[in-house]
Order: sequence, then structure tokens, then C-alpha cells
Amino acid sequence: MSLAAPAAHPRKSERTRTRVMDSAARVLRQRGYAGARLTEIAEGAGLLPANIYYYFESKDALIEEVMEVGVARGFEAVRARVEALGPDAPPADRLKAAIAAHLEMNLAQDDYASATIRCLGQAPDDMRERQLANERAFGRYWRDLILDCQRQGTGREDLHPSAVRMLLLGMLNWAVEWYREGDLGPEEIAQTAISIFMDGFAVRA
Amino acid sequence: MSLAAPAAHPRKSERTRTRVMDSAARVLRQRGYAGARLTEIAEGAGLLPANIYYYFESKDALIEEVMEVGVARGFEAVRARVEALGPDAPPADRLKAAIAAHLEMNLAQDDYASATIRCLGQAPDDMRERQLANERAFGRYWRDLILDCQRQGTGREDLHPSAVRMLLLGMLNWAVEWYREGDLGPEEIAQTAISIFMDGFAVRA
DNA sequence: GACGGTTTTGAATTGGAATTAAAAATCAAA
DNA sequence: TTTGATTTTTAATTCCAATTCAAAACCGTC
Repeated sequence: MSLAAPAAHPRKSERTRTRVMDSAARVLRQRGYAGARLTEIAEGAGLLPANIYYYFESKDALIEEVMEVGVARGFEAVRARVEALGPDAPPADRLKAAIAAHLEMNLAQDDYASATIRCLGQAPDDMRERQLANERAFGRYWRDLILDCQRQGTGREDLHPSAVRMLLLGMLNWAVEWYREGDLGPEEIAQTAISIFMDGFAVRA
Repeated sequence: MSLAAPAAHPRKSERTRTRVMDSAARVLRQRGYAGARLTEIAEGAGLLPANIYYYFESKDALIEEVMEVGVARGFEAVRARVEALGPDAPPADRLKAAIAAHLEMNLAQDDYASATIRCLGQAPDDMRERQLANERAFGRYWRDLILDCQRQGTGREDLHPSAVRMLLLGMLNWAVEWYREGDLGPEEIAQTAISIFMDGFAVRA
């Protein structure tokens, strides 16, 4: 009558469950997979460690659920921003929008998305496998954004599309590691990333 | 008469100590900071876990030493490749050489360098502080490579140099997370990275 | 082949964090 | 206000990996 069945309680404690996940996402973003202690997560949610087990099977189950939400939200944010351009927007604009959305999402807004990025590499093998499977649709979406540019003639065709994708996503994802609130805000960083990725650092001849 | 005093033993066991560090670097690269078990490190070096304490104060001391070597080697590889161009090489060429060296070092050659990259974000706060201090010289070197391009007119001046540096290094460092031996080798990836970073993905008008 | 220093071993010990279980408290409704 | 379900607490317990320690084994040298 409980455990890992969120829908089983139409009751009010749904709220608490969410609070636990929010706290977990924050801690995970901050400390990474292995550094995250259940005690700190519980504290952040305002309850005792043992209590978490009323809502989640295990620590790993909690983390995995956070990561699922993270992927979903990241994907949604990117897609929404891209689709908002309308169906006839040029592929290059779509790609730029995706970059901005991804970066802003991860730097400014969502602990879930950035926690997911940080934890993927640290999670145990089986968990990572499942997670990567989850992200595949997201990966395809990026791949298509890039391929559309190439097909339409605005993206260079002499570059291996999947290398392009990985390098681009690396540039964006790694920002989670170094970004701290300060002089340069997420929007400026996003614009810089777009500018470098699309036009390059070199001065045009 | 031992412990953390490598120079105290001009004896032959210097060899074993190195073997432990090599193994640690490999495991660290593979599993990350928290995922690395002393047991696995010992096994990889062909000795028992307890034996490690004959050579190192603690697990953390071992890891920290690996990371120090990692930074040093990474820096050295980049600098060597850049300096090899000679003192009059154009800044853009120097920057390109640095990118290639960094990427190839981390993807193909050195467990120490890539272990360092992976672990930095996961290490405990005090250790990370010390490590970041260590990397500062490396960071300055990259900064200068970028600034020289800008000063000389081959690097765009409308971009914030430190944002450029972080995004570039992100693109390179993240490759450690996704790269697996396969179709695309380190050299091809390096060339793609250089091409994207310098000239951009967009087709020139 | 015995001796002192060096290195390895095996068998505890420790410590921290996850997890469990059962008792208490809370709460919503009858 | 009682009652049954839901939620929280308290107090173990378990588990696992790091660490310690004292005893052995090794090794070059006299």
C-alpha cells in the first residue's frame, strides 16, 4: 500500500514526495552521485532519513527517478523553445534556440536537469544503461537539428555529425561544472556558446 | 621511516609505488572519485589493499597525488606541443596545437590526465580547492593562448575571453565522458574540435 | 646462514551511511 | 471521540569499504 507507487496516494503527501525529490535534485546537483548523503537530502526536505523509505524503495530508486525527471524536463525545455519558432524556421535558428534553451535550463533553472548531467557519468553501470536508453530520444533530436542544418546547406557537411553533436553537448554540459552565479549570466554564456559554435572563434577573413 | 616520503627509499620498491599510482589512475578514470575502491586499485597493481598503506598515507592522499601528476602531465603535453611550433608561430596555430594536444592526451594516452578531469568535480571540497590552485597556471596558459589570438587580430574580440576558455575546455574535457575507442579516433575528434572551435559549424556565406 | 631493514600478509577493527522494523503520532472522516 | 489509515519517529541493524596492527616473509649483505 505504498512504496514506489506515487499514484496510489491521491492524498496530500504527494507534496512531501515532491519535496524529497526536489531536495535530492539540489543535493545531487551540488555533490554528485556518490557525494550525496541521504541525511542531507532528508534535511533539505525537512524530514528524517528513515522517512524517505516511506516514499522510495531505496536511495538509488530515488536518484533514478530524479534523473528520469531531469531528462524529461531538459528535453521538454529544448523542444518547447525550438517548436516556438514555428514550423518554417530555418534549421540554424532552431539549433541556436536549442543551445540557448539547454544552457539556460541547466545553469539557471532546473536542479533536476543539471543533477542528471552531473550524475550520469558517476552512476553504477546498470543505472547508467537505463538512463542512456532514456536519453536516446533526446540525442536523436539533437542529431536531427544538426542534420537538418547540413541538409539545408547551412551546416558544414565536412564534419562528422555525431562528433559535432558530442562536442557541442560537451561544451554545454561541462558548463554545469564550472558555472557559478557571478558576472556572466546564463544568457550571456548561452550567446557566447552559440556564437562560438556557429561562427567560430577565428576572425573572418 | 616511510609513508609519503617517496624519496626516502632509493630502493627498488619505487617501482611498486608507481604501479599503485598507475592502477589508481586507471581505476579513477574508469570509475570516478567515489566509485574507486581501494580493493580494485590494489588488485590492478597486484597487491593487497592493506599493502597500499605502506606507500600512501590514505586513499585520499593517493588520489591527490595522482591528480597532481595528472595536471602536471596535461600541462606539459600541451605546452610541449605548442612550444614545438617555435617562438614565431602565429597565435592561432598555437591555440590549435594546444587543443589537439589536450584532446589526444586525454582520450588516447594518459590515465592520469583524464582521471584528474573526471575527479575534480567529485572530490571533497578541500581537496578540490588545492587542486584548482594547482591548475591555475594551466588556466593562465590557456587564457594567454586565447588573448594572444585576440591581440593579434585572429581571435574575435567581441567574445569574453574567459567564457571562451571555459566553453572550449568544456568541449574538450567532456569528451572524456563519452569517448570510447571506435570508428572515430582521437585525432579525428581533435581535428573536428579545432575546426568547429575556430571556424564554426555554420557554412560561410 | 644469520641479521637488520624492507615489504607483504591476514586478521581484526572502525566508521559511516543505508536500511529495517516496530512503536508512536497525526489526521481525516464517521 | 473513536477509529483506521497514513505518516513520522526512534532505535536498532546491516553492510561495506577504509584503515590498523602485529606477525610473517622477503632480501641483500656480511
